[in-house]
Amino acid sequence: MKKEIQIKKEFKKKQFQLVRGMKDILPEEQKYWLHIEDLVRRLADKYSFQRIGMPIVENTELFKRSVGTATDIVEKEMYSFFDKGNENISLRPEFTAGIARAYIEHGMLNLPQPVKLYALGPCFRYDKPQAGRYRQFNQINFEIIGEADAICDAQVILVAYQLYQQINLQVVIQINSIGCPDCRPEYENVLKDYLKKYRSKLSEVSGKRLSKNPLRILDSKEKDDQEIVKDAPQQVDYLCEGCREHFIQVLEYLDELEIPYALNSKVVRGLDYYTRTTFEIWPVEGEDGRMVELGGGGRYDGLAELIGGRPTPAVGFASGVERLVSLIKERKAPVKEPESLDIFLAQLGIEARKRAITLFEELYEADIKVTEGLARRGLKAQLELANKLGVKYTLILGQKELIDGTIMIRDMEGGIQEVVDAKKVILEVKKRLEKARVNVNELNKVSAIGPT
RNA sequence: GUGGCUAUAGCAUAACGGUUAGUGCACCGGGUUGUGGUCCCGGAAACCUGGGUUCGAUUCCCAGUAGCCACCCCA
Repeated sequence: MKKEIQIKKEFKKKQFQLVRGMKDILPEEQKYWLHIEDLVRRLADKYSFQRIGMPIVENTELFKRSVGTATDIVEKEMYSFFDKGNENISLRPEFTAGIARAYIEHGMLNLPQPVKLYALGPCFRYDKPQAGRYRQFNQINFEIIGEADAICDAQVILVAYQLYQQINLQVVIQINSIGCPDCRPEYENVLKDYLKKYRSKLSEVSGKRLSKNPLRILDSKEKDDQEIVKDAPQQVDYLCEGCREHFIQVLEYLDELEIPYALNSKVVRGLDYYTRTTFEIWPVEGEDGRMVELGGGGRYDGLAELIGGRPTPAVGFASGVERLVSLIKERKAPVKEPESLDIFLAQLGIEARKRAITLFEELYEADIKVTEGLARRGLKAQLELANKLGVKYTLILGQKELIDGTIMIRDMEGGIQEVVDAKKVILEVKKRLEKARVNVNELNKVSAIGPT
């Protein structure tokens, strides 16, 4: 006995499992994804964003220059490699750089401005996985390129807000302005001076950031750092005239739209290309409390130039699809269910099966929501399946029916069966479905009027 | 990248230093020839991988791997 097991083990082929940080999206989960994709498409239509698809790989240098070499994303999270032509390429860690590249490369500055684009698809970051954080994850991106006006910032935020609203997620926009290259250095100096006083108390990471990227200290989650940061000077008090005016306008538009927001001086974003408006989207606390932000974005007026284009103002936001899906599930927000089936086509015997494969086509062409049990033998097995699928009627086509030129219609609810002329089967089916539909409507009417 | 917790069939789980490794859901088959939902019977299916301790390890120890949680970061 033991020996047998031993042998079995030896011959057992290696089983493969998901590569770390990767995730299968199984059929039962697809409805959430479709739901979100639907919403995105509808919002894009409403606000005239056009879809753009970019390759998953780009030149590594593109991300280095746009996202920034001092960021975690570029420093340690990029899937970079040399291809066979010795080209240094990377799986995209985010969308914005690629969209900006496409905008420049295809001369979209010749289109009426601003150009409004959206994208949806996988991105890759070599991070340590945990719930809501994968190495391959999907992002939704909306970008408005070629216009500096604050109304664009507001519209991007509006789109984000509506996306969450429509999946019944209460969110608050955490918003800030991090100024522009004209006014940020002054603030950085003020901030540095302030932080230097507490240098010994700052965490190790923050200490390092003090000279390189002091803004990032603001969103540190270390307790001690937070304590220090609480009373730090705020960027908004040091904005230049242009940036201040711009920020005020953004907020005014948000007020006009009645979008709830919270001024949050700690929202500085982790990517180098941001200027002026930055924002993050947080779910309004549930019992869970975990799982940080759902999405974020901001203005990136300097990006196009950084990657070799003409100066081009732009603003956009990105949202994580996995995080949306898991929140929808957790909060049991309603999603569109897959279309239900009306008819199951069952067959018995070789001849009947032959007829059934063409009959299926005919039913489908007649706009009947039909499914089949062609791969199953026994009628019992087929009815079992029909029952699980929850169809209203099962059509039974056996040897007998074939000879008689008839077909049997079984009402799955009551179990009543009727034999009808095979030539009229489509008509008969439609008649019954129509009747059932009317009955359902009647019922709805009654319950709508009736006391509740 | 750092720290903590976990690891039994497709899923959810039980037990155990020596067992035919149990149960529920799901799956497949049967309860006479061609009838589902309930019921009954049967079947297939698991101790994450590699070392060590031991007469013996799924069980104890170590390492690896993966997942989860916190930090970091971010979507």
